Amino acid sequence: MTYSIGEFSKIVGLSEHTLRFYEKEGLIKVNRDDNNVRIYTDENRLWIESLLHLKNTGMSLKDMKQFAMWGHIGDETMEERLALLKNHRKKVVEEFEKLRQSLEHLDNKINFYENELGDCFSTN
Amino acid sequence: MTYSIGEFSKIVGLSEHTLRFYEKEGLIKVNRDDNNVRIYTDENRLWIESLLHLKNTGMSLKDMKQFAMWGHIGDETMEERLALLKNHRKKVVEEFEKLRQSLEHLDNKINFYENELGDCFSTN
DNA sequence: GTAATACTTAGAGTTTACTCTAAGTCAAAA
DNA sequence: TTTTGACTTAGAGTAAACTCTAAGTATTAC
Repeated sequence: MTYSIGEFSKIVGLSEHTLRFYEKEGLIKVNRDDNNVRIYTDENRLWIESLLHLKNTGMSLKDMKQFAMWGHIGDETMEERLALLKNHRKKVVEEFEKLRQSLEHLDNKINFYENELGDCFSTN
Repeated sequence: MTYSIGEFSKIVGLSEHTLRFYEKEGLIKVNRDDNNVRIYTDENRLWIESLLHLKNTGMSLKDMKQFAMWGHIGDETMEERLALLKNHRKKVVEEFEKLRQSLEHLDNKINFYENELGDCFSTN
């Protein structure tokens, strides 16, 4: 399957602007047809979804760019990419733990408020 | 215990600029001495730490401001504050789950790279 | 044959949350 | 007495990651 930028935009949930921006920034490589029109493939979809996972974990565009560059070069950059991922993982684990703690704090706060307000309201 | 802005800045890990900015935005109320100098208390510290937890969970300044305003008004705004917290909690739980999934994805990626690179390198 | 969709470059605008500068005043500590 | 640390207003600057506009061209679908 291949997709136009309009179709692809809906599939991956990124605007056409953003897709062109990501391409310009070197985050994706996209094939073109005879008329220079972008042809997105399922491979592109997997790649973008992978990037979005990295983005979800708070990776900066700068790092994603570096990762993509290395990916485009080929197998000889695997160690670099692995090092980048491992290094990033450390930060994500910390962030995850911090979020867990803050969520706990939030739950405590909510419990406190519910107790203060008494049992005159049903809680959900 | 009370603290000057300089001391307090170090304790809570926010710059003096940011502390003044937060005060101007209505996120904190700070007492002053006879010379108009800010006097931070342990109560201020607890409040800031609480705000930082909310910030950690991705709450916007706008929402923190609203929360703080209601807090300054008093007990009659408890329901509003509880509603805000509960509503925010929903988003945080979603975000947390997304982060968990993306971390899992990252781990899979790392495993993949480690397998590809073979067992010639010790992994940690 | 016209509307929809795509393409280009180049640069401007947006949002959030700070972060800093300037320019001047004031009070306490060494 | 001079350095240090505090204060004020008002506004400018920064960074990231988009997001959009303009202005013009080209191709495809109905």
